[in-house]
Amino acid sequence: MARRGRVELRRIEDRTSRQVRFSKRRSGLFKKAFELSLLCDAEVALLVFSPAGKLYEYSSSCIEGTYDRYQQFAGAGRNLNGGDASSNHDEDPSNIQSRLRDIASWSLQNNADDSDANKLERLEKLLTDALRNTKSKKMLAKQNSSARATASGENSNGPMGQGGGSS
Amino acid sequence: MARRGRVELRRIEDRTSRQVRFSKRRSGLFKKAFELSLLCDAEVALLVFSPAGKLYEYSSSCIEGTYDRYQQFAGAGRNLNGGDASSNHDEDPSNIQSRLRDIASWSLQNNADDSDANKLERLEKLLTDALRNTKSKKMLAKQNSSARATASGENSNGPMGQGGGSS
DNA sequence: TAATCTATCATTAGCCA
DNA sequence: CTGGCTAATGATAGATT
Repeated sequence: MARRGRVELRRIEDRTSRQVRFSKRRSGLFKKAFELSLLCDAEVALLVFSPAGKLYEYSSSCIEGTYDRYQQFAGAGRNLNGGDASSNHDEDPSNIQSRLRDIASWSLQNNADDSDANKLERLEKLLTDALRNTKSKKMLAKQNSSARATASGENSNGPMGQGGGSS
Repeated sequence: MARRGRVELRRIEDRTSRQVRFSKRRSGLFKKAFELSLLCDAEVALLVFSPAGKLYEYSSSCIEGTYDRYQQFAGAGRNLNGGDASSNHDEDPSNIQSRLRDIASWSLQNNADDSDANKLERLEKLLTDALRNTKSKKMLAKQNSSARATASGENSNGPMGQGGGSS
């Protein structure tokens, strides 16, 4: 029924097994990559070619953009400025960002196109909530823009430890 | 002790916790990437930027080489656009999963709570589209369940958005 | 800050529908 | 091939040092 022992770290010889394992582990890897980017606010780009030559990709932002950033790093030395674009938000439960995270979380755990009515009902509620918040926010934004057009003042980045690595 | 419950899928607010989790999960992710390439004979390239801007990379062969291969693949069927991670690759426009990816992509590139009316308008449209598709799908699901109450086509563990290949 | 420990949760190997 | 299932390994959150 289950595994008999630990997994041997060597290439799987059987073609069918290898294909099945690839499919399963690939899913797991992409999920982990997504979670890392979401939980830790990291920028992640992942490219995988199956032995058959099929492409699978994931990026928390944009493959090309992340690769460009990589090239700058790899070529040059270090940035003194670790550009953290986002830092502290408040955890406002009526926050749109929270609603969007709920949606992302739902889609991470469900395949919308293969779900039953109950699950879709849940998704519908998430979307409705997010839509309500968005409309509300949009109206506020319109009001504010006519009142005044300033903002920002975000200071978010402190010194960080160094020492890094790659594999 | 240990974990009290399941892991919440949202950004970790506490700075220190986020940093620690990043470090641990990054290790896990790189290990998984390595195992996938070794066990399944796949070509894997992984780039991660920490929120502080530090670069971590892994590649089973060579980042540049894999990226070149990716460009040939991706470039073959599309022109470059202002890139979201999951935009094209022949997708069914009426597919909910696609709509959710659009939303996820939007939220990765915009801070909803700090957006202007125009951007929020765009988000509103994405949410409206997703909601319409969801309602539609939900109705279909209800019809199907009454038509055939057989095979537990239940799927609570679907994959998340990941770029598909092109076979 | 980083390395360990441990109770729990998460992933998945091997089978089968 | 996609999914479900189950036992057993694997990953890790939180506490500790």
